[in-house]
Formats: sequence, structure tokens, C-alpha cells
Amino acid sequence: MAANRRPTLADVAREVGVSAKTVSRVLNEDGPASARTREQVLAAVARLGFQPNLMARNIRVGGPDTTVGLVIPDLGNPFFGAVARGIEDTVGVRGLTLLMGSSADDPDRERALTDKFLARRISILMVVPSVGASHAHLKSHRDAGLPVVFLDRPGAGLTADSVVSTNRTGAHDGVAHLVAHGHRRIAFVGDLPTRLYTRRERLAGYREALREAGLPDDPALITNAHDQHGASAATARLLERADPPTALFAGNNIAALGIVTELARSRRKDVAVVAFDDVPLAEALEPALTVVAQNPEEIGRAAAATALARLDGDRSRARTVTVPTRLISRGSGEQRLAARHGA
Amino acid sequence: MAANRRPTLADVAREVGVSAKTVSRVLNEDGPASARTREQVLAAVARLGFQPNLMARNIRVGGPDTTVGLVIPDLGNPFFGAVARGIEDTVGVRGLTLLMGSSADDPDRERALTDKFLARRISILMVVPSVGASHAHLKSHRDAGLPVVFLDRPGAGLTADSVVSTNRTGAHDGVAHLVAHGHRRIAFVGDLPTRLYTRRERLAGYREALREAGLPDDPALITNAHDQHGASAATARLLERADPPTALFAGNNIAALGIVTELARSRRKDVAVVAFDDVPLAEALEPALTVVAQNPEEIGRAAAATALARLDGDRSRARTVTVPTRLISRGSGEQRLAARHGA
DNA sequence: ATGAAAGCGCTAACAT
DNA sequence: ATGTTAGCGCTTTCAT
Repeated sequence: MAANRRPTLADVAREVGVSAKTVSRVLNEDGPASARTREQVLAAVARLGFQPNLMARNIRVGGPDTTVGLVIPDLGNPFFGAVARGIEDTVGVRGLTLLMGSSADDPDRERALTDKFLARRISILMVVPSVGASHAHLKSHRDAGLPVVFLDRPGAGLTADSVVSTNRTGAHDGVAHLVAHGHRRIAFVGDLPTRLYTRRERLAGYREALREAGLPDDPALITNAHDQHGASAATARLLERADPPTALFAGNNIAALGIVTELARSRRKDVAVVAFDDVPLAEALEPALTVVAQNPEEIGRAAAATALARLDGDRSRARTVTVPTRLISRGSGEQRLAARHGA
Repeated sequence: MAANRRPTLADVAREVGVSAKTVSRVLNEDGPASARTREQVLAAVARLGFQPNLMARNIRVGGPDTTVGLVIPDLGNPFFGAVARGIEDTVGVRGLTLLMGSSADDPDRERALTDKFLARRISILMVVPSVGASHAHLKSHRDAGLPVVFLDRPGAGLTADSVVSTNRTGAHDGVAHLVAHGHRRIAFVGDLPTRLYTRRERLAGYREALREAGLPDDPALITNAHDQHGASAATARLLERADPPTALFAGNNIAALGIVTELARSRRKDVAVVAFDDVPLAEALEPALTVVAQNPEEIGRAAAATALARLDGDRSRARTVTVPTRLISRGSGEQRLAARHGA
């Protein structure tokens, strides 16, 4: 009940009547120990509730901890959960444990988290860079042998390995799908802030597809939304225009949720939609949602594989792994123009 | 480029020509330091890329680390992401950082993770208990003053604070909603393993509602599914029966995804559905999905508040906080029996 | 098979 | 304003 001091190795040793080193030997299965001593030590450990102080151990041993540190921007977005799962599956077989924390896409919090990880001497650092964050301070660590990998977006101020989706060609393919089905006014509903790497790339892909089709790039059709509600509002505004779009391209999964929700609310089935990144229940919608699916598990696995190779001594130049997206046509991209309200 | 030894406080001190303690003072803004010394130290720190070894610091200072450790069973389930967000929001204002890892619902991995957290002397431990895990080993830590909170499910072998949803009454209310709309054959599609606390409670609520309505408890209508695909398959099997249910109750969000996907695939709009736990796009479905919504952020916030109170010296008896669920009627629970295929 | 002493990187306590 | 000594809890090295 009282807040007692945690027992130490010495406490256990005293209890049994042996030296600290002997207890250490038993616990780490280092050196020999008589069966009797081992038993007594184990019993005392259990009795006192002794828990070795990993910090004290690591400070002496010197080597890095067996932890992989991951910084993600949003705990609620299942995309990053899937990435984390991919990482865990891959590093787990090497006995490494994944620990993660959220930056909330704030550079200061990202910095605080990475510093915390670094001070703990983690084995691998993985970061989904926040908008506006610099990573120059990681240079010395990487040079000292710490594998650093950027996920989903490239880092800034540091040349390091990174793993990203084919954002530009994926967006291009999604928009081209809409073009192929006769749409000429296609809106882009994307993230804030506009400096976000993935948004830039996807917007570039969108514009490429329009250009290839000889379609004008109407700035009025490019909107920003920082969350699901914002995407719904943006969708409503677009459709209220005198010259509304006939198709919508969602720049990310959250925007997709907002668009789909708003279309359902206003009972508009005549608007075509293609979304970047898959969402749960996409196939249960009417029409089912056509998406440019990312492969988050693979992004995680690729990042982990790269980092493990570095840990094994790979000193080659920093590389960028690109994980392909895949257009999954489920129907919503093929809504006929003829079906439009009042048209 | 080479894997050099990381610089230490002593290295910085030597570089500047002062004592280690002086560098320590500058870095921790402890005691005084002349402007000139401070500058030189800071410059050397930057030049050498010195990063204080938090472990060495903590071992000396003795106090707990400023970390909250959280163990969740599934990185991909957005429910736990939302819980984590609630925790982070609350502990963040106290300067604590949330770090989390996944047990994959495996007791051994849960134990390994908690041991890792404990060995790091975290300030607060939060666990979503895995099925079959025992938590007796946490007793000495809790007695030594470490706040331990179980989330979503109670722990085993240790009386500690816990925060759970009103699983039983929530399930009862969801099923009662179906009963009120005339359904007499209502199936339960739930988790494996059947020992899972939330499943047991929700199943009990389901049975209570049936009993109150004077309906028989047909074991053939209670199915198990361990993932979305399994829930789809279970749904298909139920509907192929000679005496199929007219309504389905989903025991969790994953089961809900499976049910809804299968109903969409087979174009069955005549089956009523109520799900425990909300899912994205629930309102965009046709019919929109009626759910017994949990409040994961609130679960996280309540857990964090409880733990912080313990940290502040609250030594009262362990308590269980119950976070209410809320029936959100969107339509799918009101599907008319009369609309059934071939009926 | 076991122990004693030194030291990992850092800071508390006491100098100066 | 700065330095010295001791020591956190553990492991290494070298004895025994």
C-alpha cells in the first residue's frame, strides 16, 4: 500500500545471502550457478517482486535498446495503424519491440518525442514527418549508426531512407478513371495544410490527368478540408455552385469519409467519386466506392526491412522505396453524367 | 559515417574545459552559469551532437520517467486509437508522454511489453488485458505507487482501477430496439474467443433483452467470428438457414463491418442490423446503420484522470469507471419485416 | 561456482 | 560560478 522503494539486485542478494553478481548471473543466465542458488534467488525475486531496472542495465552494457521508435501524426487514422502493424510484424522476428507515440502533426511534439526516443537509445527510429519539421538534428545519430526511416512523407534537412506511396501516379490514375467515364469537371477535395507532401503530390497527379485530357485546371474546383466535417462542407459548397463538378476526387481517406457522408445526406447519387486510400465499408456503399488503394502494411514492412538492413551494416546511399497504389474500381467512379439531377 | 561512440557529458566538458557538472547545470538549467560558459557549452553540445543519456539520468535521479505506457491488443482497430487519443489529451497537460505498443491479444506479448515498460520506470501503466493474461505480477508495482489502470476489460488476478463501457446495458438496449420493431428472431454475431469479457457482457445483455421480450434463446442464432471475413461468412450462413433471423446484432465494430459488407454483397436490405460500437460511414449506408455507440475518447480520458489522481496520492479503493453507451438510431434497426424477400 | 572492485553516464551534496 | 566526491543499479573484469 505504501509507496516503498523498489527492490534492487542488492536487496535480492541480501535476502538470499549471496552477492549481487550471483543474482545477476541467475537472472541473465550468464555464467554458472548451482541449482540450489538459482532456486533461492528466483524465490526471493518473486517474493520481493523484484523487477530489474533496464535503465541501469543499459547504461552499463552500452548497446542500444531493443526498441523501435515510431512517431505518427494521428492516433485515430487507421492508415497509420496498418503501417505500424507492418513494421511490428517485420521487426518482431528480430526480437525488437515497437513503441509509438503521436506528434499530432506538430513539429515541436515530434521533436520532443524523437528526443525522448533517442535519449532511450532505441535501435531504430521511424518518423512520419510533421508539416514544417526539420530533421537536421538526426544527422549525428544516423551517422553514429542509428537507422532512421521516414514514412509516408520524406523528411526535411536530412537525407535518409524513406518509404512512400506512388502518390502522384496513383492520383493520376484515379482522376484518369473519372475522365475515361466522361467527366470534364472534376473537383479535388484535399488536406490542409497545403504544404503537406502527400497533398502536393496527389494534387500534381490530379493536374497531370486533367492536362492529358485537355481539361482546364479550374482553381474553384480545388478545395481544402482539414477533417471529415470540413470535407463534407467543401462537398456541399462545390455542389451548390452554378457550374458544379460532376465528379469528386478525395485526396485522402478522411476527405473520402466527408464526401461520402455529405452525398448520402443530400441523396446525391449522380456525383462520381474516386478516393485516394481505401476506407472500411467502401464496398458496402451504394454505389460502392472506387478507390486508389494504398498498401500501408507494405509501407511498414518495407520501412522495417530497410532499417534492419542498415542495422546489419548496409552503408549504401539513402534510398526511397516507393510502394505502388492500386485502382480498385467498385462503381462510384462510373456514375453516369446523364443521371444528374435536373440535367 | 562510422559507428562512433556517442559523446557523453564528459566529452562535452573536456571539449569546453569545464567540469561535467557544469555542463549538466547548463543543460538542466540547474544552478547558475556564466553567460560565457553557457554559450560555450551549448556550442560544444551542438558541435558534437551530444544527446543526454536519459537512462543514466533517471537511474541517478531515481524518480519515475515521464512516460505513460499503454498496451493495446490491436493496432488496426480505430477504437483503441480513439482511446489513446483520449489518454494523450489528458496526460499531456501534465507533461507526460504516451507511448504504446501492441500485444496482439497474446498474454506473453502483453507480459513482455509491460515488463519493458516497468523496467523503464514509467509513471503510469495502462493495459487493455489480453484474453487469458494474469496481472498478479503487477501487484508489487501498484503497491509501490505505480498507477495501474485496465481499459475496456477488467484485469485478472489484480484489483486495480478499470474503465469499461456499459457493455451489458448497451447490448440490451440495442437488442431491445430490434424487439421494439417487431423482430422475434435476432442473431448475435460476436468475437472469438468466447472468453473475452466484452463478448460475455454483450451476449448477456442480448439474452436479457430476449428474456424480457419472452423470446426463446436459440443457440443456433449465436455465432462466432474472429475477424471481418468471419463475420461475413457467419452472416451468410445465418441467412441461408431454413428459419433465418430477421435481424442481426453485431457484437463489435469488426463484426459490424463483416455483416454490412455481406448484406450489401447479397443485396439483402430486408435484414435489420444494430451494431455495438460505431463505425465510420455508418450514416452513409442504405439503410444507415443503427449502433450502440461507445465513447472511446471518454474511456481514455477517464482512465487518465483516474491514474493522475492516484499519482497525486489518491489511495482510496480501486474503482471501476463505467462509460455509458448511446443508442444512435439511424434506420437499419427499423427494417420492416414485411419487406422481406419472398415473404 | 561465487565474490570484490571498478565503472557505465549522469547528478546530489558538499565543497571552494 | 564552478569543481569534487560519491553513488544510482547494474554488469564487466578479474580473482578466488
